[in-house]
Amino acid sequence: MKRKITLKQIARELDVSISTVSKALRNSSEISEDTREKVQAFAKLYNYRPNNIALSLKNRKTKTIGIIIPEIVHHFFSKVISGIELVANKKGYNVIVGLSNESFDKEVINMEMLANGSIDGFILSIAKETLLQQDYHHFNETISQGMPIVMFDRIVNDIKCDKVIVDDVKGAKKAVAKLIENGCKQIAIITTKDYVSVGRLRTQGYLEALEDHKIHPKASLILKVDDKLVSEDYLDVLENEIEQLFKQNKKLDGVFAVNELYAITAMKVARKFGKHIPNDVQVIGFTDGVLSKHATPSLTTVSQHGQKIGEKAAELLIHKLEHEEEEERFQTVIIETDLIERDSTK
Amino acid sequence: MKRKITLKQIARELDVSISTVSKALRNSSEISEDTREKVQAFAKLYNYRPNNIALSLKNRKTKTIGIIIPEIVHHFFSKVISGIELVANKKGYNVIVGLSNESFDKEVINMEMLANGSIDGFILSIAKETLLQQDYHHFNETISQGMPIVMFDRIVNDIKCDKVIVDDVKGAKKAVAKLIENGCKQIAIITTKDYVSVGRLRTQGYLEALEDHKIHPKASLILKVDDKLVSEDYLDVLENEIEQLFKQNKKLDGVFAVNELYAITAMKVARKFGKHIPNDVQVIGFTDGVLSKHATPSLTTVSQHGQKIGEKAAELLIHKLEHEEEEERFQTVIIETDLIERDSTK
DNA sequence: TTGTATGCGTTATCAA
DNA sequence: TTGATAACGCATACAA
Repeated sequence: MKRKITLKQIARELDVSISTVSKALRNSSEISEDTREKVQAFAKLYNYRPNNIALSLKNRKTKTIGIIIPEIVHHFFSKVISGIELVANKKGYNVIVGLSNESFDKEVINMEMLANGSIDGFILSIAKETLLQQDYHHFNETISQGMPIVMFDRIVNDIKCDKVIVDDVKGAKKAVAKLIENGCKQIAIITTKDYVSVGRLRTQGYLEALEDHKIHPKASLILKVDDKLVSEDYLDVLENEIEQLFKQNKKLDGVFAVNELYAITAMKVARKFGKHIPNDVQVIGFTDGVLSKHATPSLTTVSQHGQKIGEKAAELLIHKLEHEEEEERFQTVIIETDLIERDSTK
Repeated sequence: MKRKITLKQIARELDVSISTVSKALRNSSEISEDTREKVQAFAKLYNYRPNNIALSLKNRKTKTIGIIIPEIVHHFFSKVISGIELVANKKGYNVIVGLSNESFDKEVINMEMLANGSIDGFILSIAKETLLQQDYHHFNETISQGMPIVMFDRIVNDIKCDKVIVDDVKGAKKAVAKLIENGCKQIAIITTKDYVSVGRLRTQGYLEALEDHKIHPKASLILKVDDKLVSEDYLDVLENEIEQLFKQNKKLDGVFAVNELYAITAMKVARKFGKHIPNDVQVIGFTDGVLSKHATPSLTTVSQHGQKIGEKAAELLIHKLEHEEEEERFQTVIIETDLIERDSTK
């Protein structure tokens, strides 16, 4: 078991100085062709590669990006990572992943671990607990220490960083408009509590669409699910709440759900009540996950383009990292959504 | 924008030496209580944290684990990562992710990037292309340079490393036995080409189960899908092949699929042929993804416990990293599967 | 053309 | 009780 070879060892073997080896390997014209070839041959033979850690220390750059997300077992987030990884790798960056599990403490700890030199910048989506507590000191501290952040999807406005979001309002509006055009009269929304920004915005889009079509919103049609805690019986609770929704609104004929799971569950409940989809009830979800594609009937959804969000976030971050000289200006990039029509709508 | 503070700066500010600061912060009894307090107070005020990179260089340990997987947008793999991250974090390790996208070249490049000092060891699942080419030099080189590897799921036997696998044969056997016990007479298997080890093993389990029950295997019931290339029309091709399967076997009444997608698609095709599930055709899949849980009817599957696989892999790797003195012995841990019965079987 | 010295941030050893 | 020095692996300004 031979350890990785270093400049020092090569220098000793060839009886030259370390700097000669270093220069020879970087093809410096300072070094004679003779020694250059000798050194390079030797290095190749022993498969020399410069040590990343040493380079990081020297350059004060790690060429790695830290990602903090609430969970990874989630189609949207893994898509985003995939997008980040794609452009990061293309530009010679690595990607290090930390999971907050929706917990404030884990988010803070993870960020602190990575911020101590391990990475050059963050791409992150905020944990629900953090949004609830509204404690954002860790973001501000990281930024004030000169480490840029790019937030995506679950963001907070008054933090000085680039942001990549989906046009939640517009996407929701398009979806609900579609339902209205398709003839739905009683359209429910299944959304999250308001502290989750995306839930709040999508609800706003829902309301705007109704208003545009002169439909008066009905409180009983708005279901705000509390998914703070993802517990064992979470699914049952969800199903139960949706059942109440259907019971309270006998003439319900359209459902807009702010995520895939809510949408799937709504379809399930509708079937339970003997409703046919899409003839009796039409359903539209948000997110382009696997569930939607392979559900029966397949689900019409507002596609978020997670991959593209990741790519854009990585581009923004890397640009910041490599153009520190530019004056500080932060942008919020909006990734357009698409309505993907499938079989849960007419 | 203040940079992160270093020992040197603290030393200068307090007019002491760097080593005094270092010792004071680590509560060394060499240092007088007076200076200790002074230094610690100052450090706290400026939120001093030792630089990870410098520590890594000094200790020749990065305390980070490299993960290389074929893709991340995949329930199984993200579960595994989640498991790895869980135990890694608990033991003070970080996790850095590289995606091979099933490509040999990307696998090699990614490993080389990380192996140059960025990480202490690998946890990986082999890309399909690598399995096809049977070129494993990069694994052997990494290992011979003293960097341990733990492989999971898609492994190769004759590499000197720990492995974590699922009892594919047994899991498949259990599933097929279940179908037989439930009265199926004509049981098909939808599997991958043999170069994918898990496909081969699950096929073996299928055959063994048949043999156990004195059923003669029929070639026309064995469909080996070639999923080397995940192209745009991949789904159509898959559906088409499965349709052929049903056409060639009119009395088909049981399907065992080696993954979730195959299983879902089989159900879809069965419905297309007017078959009721589970009355006419019973289906069992492999993998405990979201699709299975939320499909209609929900799918009976062999659960792989991806999270547990990740946890075990991380434990094995970290043990190797922290007990280098132990004699080299490699183990292959088998994680038991469970048959989760849902509505696609009687 | 080659080598020496310095620094990146830290810790450990040894000297004062 | 404190501080100077070396080392981790590399790159580079400067000296020879």
